[in-house]
Amino acid sequence: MRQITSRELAALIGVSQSAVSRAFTPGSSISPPLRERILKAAGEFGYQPNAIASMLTTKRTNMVGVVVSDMRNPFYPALIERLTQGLQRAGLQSLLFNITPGASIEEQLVAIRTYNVDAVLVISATVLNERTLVWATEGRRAVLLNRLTDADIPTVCCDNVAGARAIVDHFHAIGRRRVGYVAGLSRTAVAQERHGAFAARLAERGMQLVGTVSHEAYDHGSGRRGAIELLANKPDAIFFASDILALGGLDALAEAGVSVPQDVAVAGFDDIDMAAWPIYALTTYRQPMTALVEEAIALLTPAEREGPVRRSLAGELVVRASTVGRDGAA
Amino acid sequence: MRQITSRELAALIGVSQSAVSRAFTPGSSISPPLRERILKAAGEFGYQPNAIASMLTTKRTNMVGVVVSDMRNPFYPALIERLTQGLQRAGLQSLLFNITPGASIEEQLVAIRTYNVDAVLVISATVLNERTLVWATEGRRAVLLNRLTDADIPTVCCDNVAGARAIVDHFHAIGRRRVGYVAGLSRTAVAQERHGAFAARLAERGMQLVGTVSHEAYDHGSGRRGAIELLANKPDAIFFASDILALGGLDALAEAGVSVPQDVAVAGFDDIDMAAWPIYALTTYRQPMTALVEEAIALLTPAEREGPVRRSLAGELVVRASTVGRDGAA
DNA sequence: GACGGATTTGAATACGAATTCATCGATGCG
DNA sequence: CGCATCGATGAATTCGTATTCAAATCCGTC
Repeated sequence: MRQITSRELAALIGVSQSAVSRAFTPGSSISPPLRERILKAAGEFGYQPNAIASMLTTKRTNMVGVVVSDMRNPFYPALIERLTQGLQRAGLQSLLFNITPGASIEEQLVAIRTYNVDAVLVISATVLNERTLVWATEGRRAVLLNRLTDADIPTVCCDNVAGARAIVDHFHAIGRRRVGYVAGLSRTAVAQERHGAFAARLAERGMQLVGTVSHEAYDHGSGRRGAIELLANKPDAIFFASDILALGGLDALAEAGVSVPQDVAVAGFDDIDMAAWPIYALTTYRQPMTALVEEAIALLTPAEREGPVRRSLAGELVVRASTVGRDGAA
Repeated sequence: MRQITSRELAALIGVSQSAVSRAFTPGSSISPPLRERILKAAGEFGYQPNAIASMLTTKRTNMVGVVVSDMRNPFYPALIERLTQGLQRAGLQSLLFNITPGASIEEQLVAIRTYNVDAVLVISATVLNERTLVWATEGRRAVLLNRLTDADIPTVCCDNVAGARAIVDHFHAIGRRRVGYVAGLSRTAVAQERHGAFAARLAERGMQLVGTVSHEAYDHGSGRRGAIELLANKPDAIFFASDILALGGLDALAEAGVSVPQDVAVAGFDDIDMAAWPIYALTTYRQPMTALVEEAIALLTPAEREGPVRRSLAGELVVRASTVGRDGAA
């Protein structure tokens, strides 16, 4: 059952095709009664404007390319969920690009260009290098979420510096002095920023960075192995670059018979759902996900871009039992 | 920098617009040398066919609507990841629809119709009732993944019956006789199938269903509360309708000082990443996610639909420490 | 060397809605 | 009451590519 076209509907009720089009175009020059009549007829005959045809003339697709790459880290689904819902609310569709490291990235992203998406939203922290990033976003509105860049693309990011500091200060407050760091992908800008701020703050506080390890991935296994390796350096606290790493770390420590937080305090970054589960009760720096997403969407829409935009949103330290035992003692 | 059009490219190298179009259309009538020349010129001048325009004439968008609703349950991201990657490999784009229970579902899905997606893939177990389902998929190819229906829409599903039975048989094998069940959303067909098969098999085996509880959600908290409530019935094994529930259950049991598996054996369904984490080591029925996705995509493409299609794929019991202690004892 | 068939190419048109431009009518003002 | 304006409407054109149809070219064969 083919959809009926604006011309057919027009013929059916004896008006011009232009009138039908105008009836569906807010702010167009059409009298209320006529619009009324057309909308009513549209309802009856099941007419709905064909978005494809309208894209061709207006050059607007109302589609946003959402570039993602690590859906196994629960942080991303949480972000993507808010994002697609926010876009939907703004009347935008999400064309999802899930980047696989294997194949040619550009090949996976051609559709961003051929489909003429209005804007591109890049969440993927990894995989995309600067060159690809510029190529993919070239000529269209783009925003990077939780990812930094040297290129002239607006970014929205949690305040990694504040986060790292908050963790250090918290460790300090509970009397820890020998701190280890477990990184994810060390080459991403976000990771470097987080790590840099962390190390700097430790120095300011006169605390010791007893070791840094990375298995170049944000996943449970990497956190696990990282924690085990760090144990050799006798830390009394470990900061994991992301919650998913920290969860792996907690598991490793439990297996190793190290008691948390008595022997080693543990903190993560993100505040994914699981961090709040009682068994983990992970102290972490909560990313303001809703705000991040709102900000990103806002940056997509109007484009009040005055020079390089970099929005850095503050998060919030969430203290749980992984640093402060349930009895309140450290 | 506007993209150049096929007509412009044609003019630049002195061929017809048709020729350019044919150069990019596999199997069209064009001589290899001419195609060669055009593709080369396209490379030089940066021409790429405008997918939107081509949609208008061919009536094919190469877009698949992916309807999702519960991204917080890690099972779905795992599925979605495979799905979008599989679609990409097939040259299809994923238009993501993330259904929020609050707002009007149809309003959230209009784009499925106006954007003329070639096909619809529904993963969302919840939210969509039969009527909406039919409305949304009407007139286009559709497949339900991990979701059943009365309507005439092909479905691909893990073999819930085999799964439930495998769990029961396993409980039986390790000597458990008093079994509890924690359901997620009890009104979904998948849940009912799983529960039904479970109860039936228990009866066959002469085991007792000591209790069934549900908090009408697939999440950690519901599993947690469910487990606690079930404890009153003194089960020696609990089957959770999904892994995420089981994880909550394990946490609850740990808190309650119940030892797993000695006092209570625990099994889930899905085999999400976290089930394999040592701290949980959850026995579960693994859904064949890759196969499910491949099958679903296969059903989208050719349409060899002979009557109602219902593909039920076998999974695999994965036995871990939540039912069989690390020492091998039950 | 001419002819038939197959292959290659170009011109013209279609796809469905948005928009420009012209027309028409009504309204306001002098 | 006439003219200028503005609002509402329709006809025609446009967007960029695929495709149909016809023209042109090529090939081998007799």
